[in-house]
Amino acid sequence: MSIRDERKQQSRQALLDAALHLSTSGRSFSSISLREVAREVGLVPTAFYRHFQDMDTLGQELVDQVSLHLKSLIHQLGQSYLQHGGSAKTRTSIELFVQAVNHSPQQWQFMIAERWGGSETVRIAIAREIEFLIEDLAIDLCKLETFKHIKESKDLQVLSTILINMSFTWAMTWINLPKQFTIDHLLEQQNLFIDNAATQVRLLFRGISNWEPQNA
Amino acid sequence: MSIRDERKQQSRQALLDAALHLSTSGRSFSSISLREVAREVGLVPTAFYRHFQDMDTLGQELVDQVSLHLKSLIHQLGQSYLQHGGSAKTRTSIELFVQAVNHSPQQWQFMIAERWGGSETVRIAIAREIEFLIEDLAIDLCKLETFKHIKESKDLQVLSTILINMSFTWAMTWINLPKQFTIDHLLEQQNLFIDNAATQVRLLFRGISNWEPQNA
DNA sequence: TGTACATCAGTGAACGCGCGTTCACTGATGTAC
DNA sequence: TGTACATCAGTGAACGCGCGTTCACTGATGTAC
Repeated sequence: MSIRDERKQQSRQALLDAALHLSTSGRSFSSISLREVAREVGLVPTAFYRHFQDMDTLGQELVDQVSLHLKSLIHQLGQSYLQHGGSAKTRTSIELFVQAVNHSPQQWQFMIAERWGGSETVRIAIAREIEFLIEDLAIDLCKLETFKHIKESKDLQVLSTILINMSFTWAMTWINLPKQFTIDHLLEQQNLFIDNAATQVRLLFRGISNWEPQNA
Repeated sequence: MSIRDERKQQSRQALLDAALHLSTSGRSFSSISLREVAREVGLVPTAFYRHFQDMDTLGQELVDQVSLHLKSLIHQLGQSYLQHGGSAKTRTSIELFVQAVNHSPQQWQFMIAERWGGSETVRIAIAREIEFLIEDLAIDLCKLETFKHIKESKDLQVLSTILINMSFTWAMTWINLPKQFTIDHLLEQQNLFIDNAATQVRLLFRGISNWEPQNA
């Protein structure tokens, strides 16, 4: 790649990063402006048009990047669970999960907040990517010993849907804890939350281990 | 109440209704303007200030009204489940739920979309109200025969949390179905969705019926 | 390698527009006598 | 009941501001010879 192309890519990525940063600092994607994004990067507003047609186009690209990131993160989580032979303690799994959220909070926040956010283009793109996330997770779940007795792939799909949706709620709740509690109570509340999420998972998995396909 | 007070209340409510309507027509609360809300009602922008200090203040009031509405709706759902002696088919319960969503889609949409939306004031108000919703549902669940064996009120709280969060995801998915599919496939997709949600509930309740408190 | 021209990321001035907010006002409704 | 004054929801002009978008430009980088 030529020097010019390289620099262009840098600017483009800087715009995407700035948009992600601005959309997750207490505001929403649909309420940040083209000029703000350009300003954050140190570019003149008109330079924005050298990279994206408008904010919606940038939004679509941002959804792609964030989805790719989360997909790999979720897959990693599944892999490390698999390495424990699927026998890892539930609490440990949740702890691994919140570590993953801590590692890239902006990506989780963007995906979840903009899922029902103010930009239709972004909403549609995210809906699509969540479908893929659910399918991917279902494939990973297939390999776990715990779910060997579930033959109906439809049931695995349902489980995957629950897990993705729950994990989104957990991620947002986790990210918001520091904003809700002072440092004195934060650690305590974080522990309470992890216990809570672990109970949710146990409840779910107890239902699975007693699952009979096609049962009403 | 005097004629003047009555008319003032009407205008005030009209502003709240207009804000709810505008925030759920493909945009978000944080991206609608004071002038738009006034215009929708047929008032001059400056008249807005006779009723609310700013859009954030209106937002807080809107959260209160919407929460009250949803609280009563959820309670009604619990009551009608109770009338069936807690033995109603899962599918029927889900059908009752989507009817409740159809009855006031804007309220569900506002609560769920703005939960992680662009206005901090609204987010905080909603977080508070969701806490209450969860507590109220936990109290209702207490009365159900199915959960008599759960003694730890903490476990009931966890179940209530799952149900509220899941119901939010269901509501939004349900509301978005007509936007995703043409009329030809809508009924089919709606049926598929209800089956899916029913499976989720069965999975969960199977976990509960096998629940042992304090178990890890 | 050196030169002459082409490309194109970023610039800066300018535009019309909708925004939130101020202010002095109007006229219907409320109140005191 | 009638009158004189007070209240106050809604009006309309005006403001400064940030927005998205246009346009002609500049000058570093790329390319052809």
